[in-house]
Amino acid sequence: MTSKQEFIEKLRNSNLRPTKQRINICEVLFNRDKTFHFTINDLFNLIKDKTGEKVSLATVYNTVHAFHKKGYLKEIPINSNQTYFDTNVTDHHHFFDVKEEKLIDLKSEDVGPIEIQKSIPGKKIKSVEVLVKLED
Amino acid sequence: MTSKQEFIEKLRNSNLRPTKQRINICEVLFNRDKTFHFTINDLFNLIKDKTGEKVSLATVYNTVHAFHKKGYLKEIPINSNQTYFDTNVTDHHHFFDVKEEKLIDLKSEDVGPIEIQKSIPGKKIKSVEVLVKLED
DNA sequence: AATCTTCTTTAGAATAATTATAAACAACGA
DNA sequence: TCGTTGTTTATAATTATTCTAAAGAAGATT
Ligand SMILES: [Mn+2]
Ligand SMILES: [Mn+2]
Ligand SMILES: [Zn+2]
Ligand SMILES: [Zn+2]
Repeated sequence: MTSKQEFIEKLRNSNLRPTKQRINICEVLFNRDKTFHFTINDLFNLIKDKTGEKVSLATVYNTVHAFHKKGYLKEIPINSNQTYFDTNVTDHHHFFDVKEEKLIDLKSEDVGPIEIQKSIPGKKIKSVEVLVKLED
Repeated sequence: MTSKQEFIEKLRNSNLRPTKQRINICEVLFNRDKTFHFTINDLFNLIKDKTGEKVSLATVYNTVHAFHKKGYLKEIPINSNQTYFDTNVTDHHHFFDVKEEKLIDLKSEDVGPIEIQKSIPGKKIKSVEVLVKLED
C-alpha cells in the first residue's frame, strides 16, 4: 500500500519517528475518502476499532498536536467540552449540528467571499471562519 | 440610580431573585458603555475589584448561565481553555486577537451579509458567526 | 413582625478534558 | 551490535466546570 509511505512522510515532516502506534493513528486519520471531523476521544476509540490495536491516549494527544502544529490537521472553533479537529486543512467553513454534535463542511461557494472591512493597526488577518449552527 | 432597577428586572426575567451577590454581578456585567467580552474568571475577579465584595465562583457560574439561557448574554465560539461570553447579544461577528486573547466586535457592515447557499434537510439555521483571527 | 416555604450562597467535592512525568522500550545511526 | 535519542504508557497533575448539601436570605402568609 502506497499510503503507508505517505504516512511516514507526514510523520517525518512533523518531526516524529514512524512508530507502529503513529502509523495506526495515520491509518484512521488519513486513510479515507472524505474529510474527517473528530474529537480526540472519537479518534482514540476508532483506532482500537479499526486497527485492533490500542494506542495510549497520551500518544494520540501528542500526535494530533504535532500534526496540528505542522498543518496536517485543523482545529475548529466550537464551544464544546471537547476540541474538534479536521483533516480538511484548506480554508473552509462549517455547519455544526448542535443536536448531533457533528460538523459538516461548507464549500467556499456555499458561503461566498467574505470581505472584512475593518482592520486593527499592527495586526493582520490569520484566518476567517464561518460557523453556522443548525437546529431541528 | 436607575440601573439597579434594570438589574432587578433582568434578574426577575431570568427567574432569579435579586440578591446582593447577583446585583454585584450585574453591576460589573451591565453597568458599562461598551460591549464586554469576558471569561467567568475575568468576571469573578472584576467583581471583587469593582464592588469590594466577593461572590462565590459557583454563584458567578450559575448567574451567567441563567442570563445566557434568557438571552442577556451570548456565548462566543472560540477554541480556548475557557468559555467566552459577550454582553452584546445582537447578531455580530468578531476579531480574536490570538496573542492578547481578546475579542473585538465587528459590525455587520464590517463583514457584510452572509448568504448560506446550502441547506440540510430537516435542519434550520440557528446562527451564523464569523470569527476572524488576528496575529501580529 | 413572626413564621413558613422556597430559593440562594457557599465551600468543598466531583467530573472530565487535557497536559505533565518518568520509567520501560523502540528507532536510528555509527 | 551498541549507544544515543526519541517514544510509549500508566499514572499523576492540572484546570475549567458542575454538583452537593448545609446554612442563610427572600418572599409570601398570617
Ligand atoms: Mn471541515
Ligand atoms: Mn461581541
Ligand atoms: Zn493543537
Ligand atoms: Zn451558558
